[in-house]
Amino acid sequence: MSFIHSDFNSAKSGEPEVGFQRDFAGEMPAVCVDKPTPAIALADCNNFYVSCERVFNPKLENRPVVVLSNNDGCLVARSNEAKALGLKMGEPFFKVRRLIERAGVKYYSSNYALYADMSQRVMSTLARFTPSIEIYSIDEAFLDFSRMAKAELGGHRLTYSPPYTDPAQIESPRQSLTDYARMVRATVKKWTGIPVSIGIAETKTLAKIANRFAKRFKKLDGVLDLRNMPDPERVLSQIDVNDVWGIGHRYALRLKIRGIGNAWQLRNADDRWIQKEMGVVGLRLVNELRAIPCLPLDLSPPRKKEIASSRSFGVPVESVTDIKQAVASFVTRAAEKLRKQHSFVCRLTVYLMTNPFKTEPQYYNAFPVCLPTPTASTPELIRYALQGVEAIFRPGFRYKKAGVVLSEFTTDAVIQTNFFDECDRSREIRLMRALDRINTRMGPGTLRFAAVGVHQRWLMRQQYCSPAYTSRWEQLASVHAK
DNA sequence: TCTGGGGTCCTAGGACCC
DNA sequence: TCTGGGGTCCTAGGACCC
Repeated sequence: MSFIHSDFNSAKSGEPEVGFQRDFAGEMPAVCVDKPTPAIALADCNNFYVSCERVFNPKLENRPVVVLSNNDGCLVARSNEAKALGLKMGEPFFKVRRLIERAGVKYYSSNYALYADMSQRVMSTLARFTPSIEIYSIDEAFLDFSRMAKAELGGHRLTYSPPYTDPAQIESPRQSLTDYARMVRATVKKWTGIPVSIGIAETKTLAKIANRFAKRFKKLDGVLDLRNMPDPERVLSQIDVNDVWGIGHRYALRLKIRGIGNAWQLRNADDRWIQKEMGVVGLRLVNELRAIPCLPLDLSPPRKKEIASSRSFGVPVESVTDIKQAVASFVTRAAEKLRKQHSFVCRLTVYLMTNPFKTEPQYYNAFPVCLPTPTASTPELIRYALQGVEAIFRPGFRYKKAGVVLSEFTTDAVIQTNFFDECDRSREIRLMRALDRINTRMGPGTLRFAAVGVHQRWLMRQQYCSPAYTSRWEQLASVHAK
């Protein structure tokens, strides 16, 4: 009967399941009547990038640490100690550098190879605890615990026999779900070294809020099930409307002007006004606050519809040669991602821009190219991208950033060939496959195209990077006996 | 001197068609 | 004087996320 079970649960909430009930009424198992109460958990790694650095450098424990964005530009992760010093998310590094050095804050460039690998470890650990998981970002995942309230939960309780709560004290299934989440949390910490917090509620949006509380209040031990809270008003009115998932600074401003300052007031807002000001997205969000699920879990990540690659330059760039090299290397990276998801691209856009923070003359331009035949070939894409650069480059400006965006994809199976196409497509595909294999095995950039240049004066700064402890042989952590 | 990068979804408005 | 209405497709831009 398992297929019935899953069919039942995949029906969109609120939709009547009339057809289903008619067709199967005769053999309807009890499980269909007993529709589970939704229990969505959000597992979120605490200060993820900082935590990754700490796993391999325990001296960073209990001291202020920050991680910088690409180009060592802004603060993108802060330890709790760094937050306590008043360091803000997204703050430009150069503005707070003196404060950081005076206070003895340790700072690191983004070590993306390390974070991606650690993320994968965390996610595969989480996936052991539920069949329904949506990996939402590098450091967050939604877990559906709805159907686990009784049977599976009990099973796990026996298997793991957690030391956190005496099983005799577990009164309700909800209490045991909190307990289960504590066990998930402890396992992730033990297996990966990364601390996570878990918020549970009926909807994703409320789970986000639960997670905030789980992080904020130490005595919750990293887990909060919002469904156990008797007074939702007391909880939601503590959340600034700014901090509601889906409310950015623009909407927050408009809402506050209307006297809507916290999540409880937003929950009670007038539907028509919300629809008018924030569209259907806003309406969904408000319903989620009312514990009506509107955002289902995405269990299998869909292929990307757009792939972008761009970088700010380490120094201002004025020559078209340098721009071309940079763009060629962005195309290389984007094409690799494209092939990884087995897509072919029909449209490529290249853009360049000056530094908007400067008062000097500004220039921005983008050049879209519609490709005659869908392709995933790096040299072909480089050729089109460089034509684009020729078309929009203007001498006399100090360029700060360039990038390429690939969009409009098709899959391997359906390639529309062009009558005038002279390229040997299948040979090209084999060549790219060989190239990817070599670069996967020997390290990125082992084989590259001459168009990306040799000196690469435009390269971004990354002065304070920790080693790729988990993904490069020569940089593995080592233990020295004394 | 020094201010990240990579995504998604929705909507409004224009072009075009019948 | 009086100048339709509705549908589709496309794109740019706005808003948001981490």
